[in-house]
Amino acid sequence: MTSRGAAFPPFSIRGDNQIVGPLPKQMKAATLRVLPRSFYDRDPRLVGPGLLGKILVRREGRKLLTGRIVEVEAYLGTEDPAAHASIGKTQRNAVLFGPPGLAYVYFVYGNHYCLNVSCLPDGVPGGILFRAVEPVQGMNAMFKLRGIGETSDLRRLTRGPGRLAAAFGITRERDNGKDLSSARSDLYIADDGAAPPEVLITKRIGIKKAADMPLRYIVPGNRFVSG
DNA sequence: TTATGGATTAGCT
DNA sequence: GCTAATCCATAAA
Repeated sequence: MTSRGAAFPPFSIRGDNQIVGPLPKQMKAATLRVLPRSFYDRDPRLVGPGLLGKILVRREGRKLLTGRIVEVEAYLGTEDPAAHASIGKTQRNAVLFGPPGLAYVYFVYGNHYCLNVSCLPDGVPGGILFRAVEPVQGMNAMFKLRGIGETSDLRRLTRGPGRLAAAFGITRERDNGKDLSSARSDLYIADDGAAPPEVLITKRIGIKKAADMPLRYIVPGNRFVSG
């Protein structure tokens, strides 16, 4: 699974995380089902594990960039000091307080964007941070967006929230507030029918406040999980 | 108005 | 393993 080049997309990834393929083009399109808004209208602690194994999709003109979600973190409301929502509604974090299923994109450390999806009903804050996906389709385009050579370790493409966002061309200007539950968006999340993976819950990483809360959800053993 | 630090990453040692 | 880079939202003054 380290070899690339000849075996470039389309790929498919089985439930046991083995890459197989290529698959017929129609098959991929036909099996993708966009997750509805109701999927996100729940506590992030339920949405988070439910998102593992689902597919993040970016439409770039005719191209499709896709990746299987393997690592996310839940961020709650006022009871979660690490959450951006804990300080109350501001211009920056307003999407977290809005309807479920919308993209919350913020800029950190002067360099990187991070993608979240809002959870819970309108008026109740909460969200899920996407920390890593396993690339499925459009890897060559992702390498371009990341600005790294295609000979680089595949894991550098989408492992970590900043890398993931860059690989999918995600910015606050372009994507903040976008509806991730609509196939009409150029950014959405879908179910390709793969069996739900095993879920491991750990402490969140990269934060100082509330660092002990077990709100990180990962596919154990997956090479693209960070940390 | 100024200061602080962050839901990170790349590049060294 | 360690640290510089880099900018913006928020806190402090």
